[in-house]
Amino acid sequence: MSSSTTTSVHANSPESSRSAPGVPAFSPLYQQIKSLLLQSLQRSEWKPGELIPSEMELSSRYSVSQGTVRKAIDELASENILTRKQGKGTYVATHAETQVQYRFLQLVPDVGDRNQEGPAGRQVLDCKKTRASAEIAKLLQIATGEPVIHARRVLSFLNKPTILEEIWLPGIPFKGLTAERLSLHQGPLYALFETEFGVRMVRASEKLKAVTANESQSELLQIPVATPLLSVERVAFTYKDVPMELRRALYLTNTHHYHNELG
Amino acid sequence: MSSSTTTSVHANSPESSRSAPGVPAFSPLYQQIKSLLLQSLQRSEWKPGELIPSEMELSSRYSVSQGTVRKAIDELASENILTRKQGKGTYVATHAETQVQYRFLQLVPDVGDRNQEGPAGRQVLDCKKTRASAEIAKLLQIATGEPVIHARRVLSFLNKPTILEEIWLPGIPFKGLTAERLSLHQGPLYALFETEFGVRMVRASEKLKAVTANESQSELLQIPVATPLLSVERVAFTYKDVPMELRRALYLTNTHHYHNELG
DNA sequence: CAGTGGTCTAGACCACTGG
DNA sequence: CAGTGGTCTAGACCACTGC
Repeated sequence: MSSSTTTSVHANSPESSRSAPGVPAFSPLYQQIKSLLLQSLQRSEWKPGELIPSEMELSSRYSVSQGTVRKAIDELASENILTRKQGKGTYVATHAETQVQYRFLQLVPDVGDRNQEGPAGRQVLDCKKTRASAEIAKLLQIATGEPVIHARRVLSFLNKPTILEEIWLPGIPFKGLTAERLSLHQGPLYALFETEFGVRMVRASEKLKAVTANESQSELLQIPVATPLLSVERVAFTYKDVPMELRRALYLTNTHHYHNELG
Repeated sequence: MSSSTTTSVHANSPESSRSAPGVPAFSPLYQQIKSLLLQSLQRSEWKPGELIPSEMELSSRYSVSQGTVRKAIDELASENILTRKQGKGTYVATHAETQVQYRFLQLVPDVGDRNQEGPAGRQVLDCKKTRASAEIAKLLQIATGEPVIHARRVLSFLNKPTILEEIWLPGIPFKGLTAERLSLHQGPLYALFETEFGVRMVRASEKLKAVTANESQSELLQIPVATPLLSVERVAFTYKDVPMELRRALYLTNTHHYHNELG
């Protein structure tokens, strides 16, 4: 439409009513823009914590009005994928700088102000390269037998072991992750994933059950056998709903609880 | 500003920079409109399931542009307080008609398609008028000793007792709720609350822990003593964050799990 | 001061609903 | 067909940031 070097959008205009019935028809402009922005994020054109181009620049780049870009960014901001700062610009959201540690950890102390009890103590039990079982592969949407990294940790609050967790990561994007790097790292794992591997987790899906501790679990958490524990299976996703992590954790809930807000 | 009978808005214009520091300053127009809409909902001017006035009518009623009304409604729709239907209008959201039964119940079967196993079996154990203990009163934000209604139920899926729950409701808004009405009612309790008492729950806050069944609990759920159970304490709120219900439930999670999506 | 996002307006056209 | 919400535009002004 213009002489710019820009990807053309606007593929929607005439004879719109002849798409197959049941097909989502064509999406509104702002959805196409949103999709383009997600593509740029996916290919790390703008990295977590960085400033993306201004609304004006994007609107001219895509040859749409500022309002249309705005609506696309609005949605991404409401999904915590971008964050806007008046007077400065729009940033790619990040786990690294956020004061709210533990974006996905819903475990909070029964009493006491926040989830501030000093950063949790971490103890890495092991971290090995292995191959995905059928079950793990299905959850990570990879092929059975593909390389995966498997780690186990204990997290403590106030020096009390509270969380026992296993983590599975696809081997390719996380190549080079070792037990030492896990142990040396301070702060949320998701920050490490961003800075070291360029993988940003955007959302997660969890399944919770109540279970009781077996012998090895009770030893690691220093509790009696048969203590009730909250079992949490979490799959975390990057952009475009690509699964990138599986966690299976056991939470000790005698001094903490899992908090959830239902909208 | 005009000769209309409308509540005046627009109280923001001049000398805006002399509010006390820390005070939220004055809110944008669309927030004021949103607040006015919430007031109308709160005083049941439009009831659950009903159509609210069109955007054009609201914009002339409040003497703002359609776009401003639109932004206010957008937010209410994203909070599941209103639902828009193209070509028809904007409705007050309701638990009664929604095909998604159990707005706040996150318990789903481990296998099987949906939460469709026929509507759950309900058995009301008791339902009594009593007075709020200090603990209950605090959670419902009423005074200790105020009248409350206390009920206990068992819910079954596929004829298996699965949920044992206690419910506390403030006595005033729910005056007249009896065990019979509870027993006779089909479908989600929240639908009954809307149709019979004009109380619509908008959001809820939950605390989860893992526990084990004691003797009376194991009898009611027909399970062995010390079976692990998911303990869920839920406070549900109407418009404007007024708490209207407290539930304490025990979920049997051997064939079901608690599902949660983290944004 | 210029540049950013944030709000508000006015008007155009589209897509869907129902009579 | 008229009425509704859904999209898109263009332009104005405000509030905040940093130089």
